Amino acid sequence: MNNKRVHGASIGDVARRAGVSAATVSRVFNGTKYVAPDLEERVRAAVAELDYEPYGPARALRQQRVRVWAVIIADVENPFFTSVVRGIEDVAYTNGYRLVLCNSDEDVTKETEYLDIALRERMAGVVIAAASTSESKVDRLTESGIPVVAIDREVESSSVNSVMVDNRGGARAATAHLLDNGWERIGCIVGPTRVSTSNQRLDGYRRALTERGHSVDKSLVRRADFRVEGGYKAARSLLERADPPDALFVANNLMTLGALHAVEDVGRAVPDDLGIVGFDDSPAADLIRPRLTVVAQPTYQIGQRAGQLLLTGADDSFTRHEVLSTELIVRDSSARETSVRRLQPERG
Amino acid sequence: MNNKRVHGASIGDVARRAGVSAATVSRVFNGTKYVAPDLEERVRAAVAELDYEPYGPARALRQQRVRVWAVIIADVENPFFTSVVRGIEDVAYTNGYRLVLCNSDEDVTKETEYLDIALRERMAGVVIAAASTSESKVDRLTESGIPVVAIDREVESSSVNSVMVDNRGGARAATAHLLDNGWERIGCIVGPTRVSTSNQRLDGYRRALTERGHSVDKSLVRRADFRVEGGYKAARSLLERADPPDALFVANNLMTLGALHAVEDVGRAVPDDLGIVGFDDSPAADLIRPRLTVVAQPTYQIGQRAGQLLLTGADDSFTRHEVLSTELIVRDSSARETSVRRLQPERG
DNA sequence: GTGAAAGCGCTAACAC
DNA sequence: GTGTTAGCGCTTTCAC
Repeated sequence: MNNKRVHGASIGDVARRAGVSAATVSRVFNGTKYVAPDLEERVRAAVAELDYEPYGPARALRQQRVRVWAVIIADVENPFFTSVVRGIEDVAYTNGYRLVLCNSDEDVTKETEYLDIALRERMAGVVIAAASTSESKVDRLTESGIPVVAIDREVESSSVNSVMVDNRGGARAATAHLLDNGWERIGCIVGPTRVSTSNQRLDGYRRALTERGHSVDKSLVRRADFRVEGGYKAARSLLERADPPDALFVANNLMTLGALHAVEDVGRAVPDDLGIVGFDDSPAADLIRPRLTVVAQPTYQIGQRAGQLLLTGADDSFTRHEVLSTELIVRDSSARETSVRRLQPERG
Repeated sequence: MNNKRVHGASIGDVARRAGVSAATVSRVFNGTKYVAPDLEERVRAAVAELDYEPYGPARALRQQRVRVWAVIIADVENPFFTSVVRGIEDVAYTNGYRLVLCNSDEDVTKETEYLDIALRERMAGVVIAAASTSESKVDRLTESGIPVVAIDREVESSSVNSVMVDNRGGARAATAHLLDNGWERIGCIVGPTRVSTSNQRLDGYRRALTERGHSVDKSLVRRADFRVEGGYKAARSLLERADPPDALFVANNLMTLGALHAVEDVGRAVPDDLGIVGFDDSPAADLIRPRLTVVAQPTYQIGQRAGQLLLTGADDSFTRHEVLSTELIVRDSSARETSVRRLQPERG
């Protein structure tokens, strides 16, 4: 029954069939040395007949290199990360690298496994959005000569390049914007302590408050998990207080969706009696009603710069840290005194 | 300046340091045979000191197998696919396989490259959401003994297992639902012909119309590209007709977002004078106003079943095709005569 | 210009 | 129980 070949033909099979040596087949494949046209022709024919495909591991073993980058992200289901991946991918692709995408699922253990794999396979480079600033162990990679670029989230390591955004500034602008619009008790939902973006965004929120003479009420801050469900619970717990906030700054896209669900379930109306600003834009942000005011990040460029740093970082001895800026996109969810808008279509 | 090791220690280095043979080190690592406790201890110590990590390609070459599955999807930025990936991932992970995720970007050439890589690396299995029914070449893999599971989109091959959903039925239900709600001229936006889901969903749409005695007006059907921008353009071109449709069935999530933008730009109001049903649910679907009526797919289960088929498919000689059912989730975007609802919150 | 041979790092078969 | 040896499939000297 089982008459399938378990493996394809080897270079030896091709050589035999073409009546040449394995070395010649190799040279034809890699274009590494001149091969007489007639031999080349015979080799190509044999390759076609046998449906030969060079065996990756054997090549890698011999050449001690593999043109693959690992991209380890904290959540494949978060469009922010997948959009960043597109940026990396384009750089990789045009430079002859292939990408493997690994999902750590915000889990340091899983992340460590993927880092180990990158090490075992001696991959050409790693881009990581770390699950934890202090626990993500990337030094083993850089010590083995594998360049690493951290994106979005910082890691404690002196040897990795990084591409971050100005989280503090973005959060500060978001919060200041809410204050400017007349909101006064602003709640804040951020991510876990172990991730740098959480702390920086929280810091930006605090800064905006103190800069404008507001005190920071710790009880208005919630730590969640950067996921929809976490945002929902955190928002509910804030809004069900006896003394709930009148606005929310939510520090990532998925939690913002959760928070909006909570707002609805709790019976508050945005922005009539609750202002909201989120972090990260999304294609749905201006389809949601009211349209979401957000701090947008240059996702594609983050990925692109990361890819470029991986390319140059390999032969560059000092580390680079890039910080891209964010942009506050003001839509409707943060506007005070706005009631039912656009009952009448504005254009046609 | 360059005092980094380029590569880590080899098994020989560890053996030497521990005063044992390479075979013993290998046995300690793989738990394949009993090793005396004192030797094992020395080996572990040496491994720790040298920070040894076994070299993947060498292992793979020797063992002729790699515990990695490739997942090739058409669009990493589409939450439908990433959600499916989570399902695959969980099965893979609990069975000791690792996943590499490849983005074909709806491009057959790119997809072929990834298929070639899977073949070259002799990966343990491949899950593919194919960029094209007829052009996606998966037979080379199955002929080499690599099990392949097609998800979401069919491929022309007798040797691959598959997990699909009932696209025809879902589209039919969606369209019938619009008709039942009193909409009469229903436009349809589907994907490219080369993808099976496009054609099946279009077919379901047609069936619902003819079943209820409506004729199928070809000019109300648009082919787009399964992306936001494509949905936008297609919807605009439909809505800007002299004789525009009064409802839309949009055959995927991203195109639905685009269509909603178009509806807005064109000045139509949903559902007051336009009904919409989309395909694929999303966390934002009931935050969008009006809430989106959608045909939901069991994304996680699609992935899970695909993973399971990959596990069993390896030693199973006949092919299986599974079809999971969809569910019409009726929200507000399809309801006729519904005007501004829930001005008053329903719960508190 | 081409072939023969060595060897990348690992594991499995075989000795002892 | 442990070491020695061979060899996975490929590329790259080194001869000729």
